[in-house]
Amino acid sequence: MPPLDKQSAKQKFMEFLAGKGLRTTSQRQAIVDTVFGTDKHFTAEQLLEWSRERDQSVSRATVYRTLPLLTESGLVREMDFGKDYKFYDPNYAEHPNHSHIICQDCEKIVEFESEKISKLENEISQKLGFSVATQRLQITGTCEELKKLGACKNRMN
Amino acid sequence: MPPLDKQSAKQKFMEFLAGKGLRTTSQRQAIVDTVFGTDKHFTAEQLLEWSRERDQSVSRATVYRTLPLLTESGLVREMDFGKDYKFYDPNYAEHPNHSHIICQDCEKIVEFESEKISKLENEISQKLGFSVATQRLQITGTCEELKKLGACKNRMN
DNA sequence: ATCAATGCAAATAATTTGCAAAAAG
DNA sequence: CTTTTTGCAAATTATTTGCATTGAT
Repeated sequence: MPPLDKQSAKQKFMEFLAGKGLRTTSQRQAIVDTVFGTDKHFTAEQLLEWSRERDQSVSRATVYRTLPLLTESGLVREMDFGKDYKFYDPNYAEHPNHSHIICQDCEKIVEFESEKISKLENEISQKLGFSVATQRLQITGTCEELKKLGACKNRMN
Repeated sequence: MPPLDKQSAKQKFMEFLAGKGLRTTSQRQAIVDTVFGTDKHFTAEQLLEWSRERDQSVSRATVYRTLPLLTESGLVREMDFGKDYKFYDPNYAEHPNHSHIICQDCEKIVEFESEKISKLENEISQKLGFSVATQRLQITGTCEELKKLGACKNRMN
């Protein structure tokens, strides 16, 4: 799948639904508009809250039922950061191979892409008898800034 | 922390407990012996089962209470593969920077280490203003063997 | 003795599901 | 009309926790 802008991502998802004989409902529209209207990672609960700002009638159940469709379509990615709830990342359509650095101090998540790392992943996997389907790289790090200044400008609380 | 064999890992953990004023109980011994007596990844439930083979009196609660101590000590690592339960990896003391390839066909997990990838991770993180604390790289892949033979020799069911 | 650790059973909390009513095609 | 989708509330399930008792030091 070639990189896709947000607008096309939404359209792709609608086609994905149609292809499976699934229907376009106002609730799904609100959810999908929310997902592809942000660059931020979100939880199911946040998605519910934001979607309700667009359409009061969106329920938690519908959010939880739509999320698997979004990940199945390959346009959104589920991420586990070891918390007791999952995060979702709407940027995979635009940047299919990005990785994450999570700041231990402020919990900010920075995305990056590295051609070189992808290449190495492919080489190593091949050597081990696999071809890469997906990759997830999560780095947790400490802010250099925090060490110097005693505080991280991104800290949220 | 320099790479550590399993025997030393157990000892290190005991020292970790002592250092925190925590006690050596028969249940903890059974759990720790189990953890450092295997190379396999395991779930909390499996750890309970295996530990009970050594000491009937081990309870689920004690397993769940010991697991955070093990991860906090840095000798065991918690892993999220997107299932609804967590896996634990007892090989971090011996191989502190290893990554995982998960076979989509048989769910087998292969470990590998790459100096080159570690180096790149450090470079990129530095450029972004972080120093690496931990890294987790998970690749999911398809077995070349499966594609050729129609079956993966590692498939379990 | 003292204080940490245990097992048990109840609590928690994210996610899932059954069902009757509502909406899409 | 027919079939999917919805909201609601109840169910599920891994993990956590309160408490009285037991065990380590």
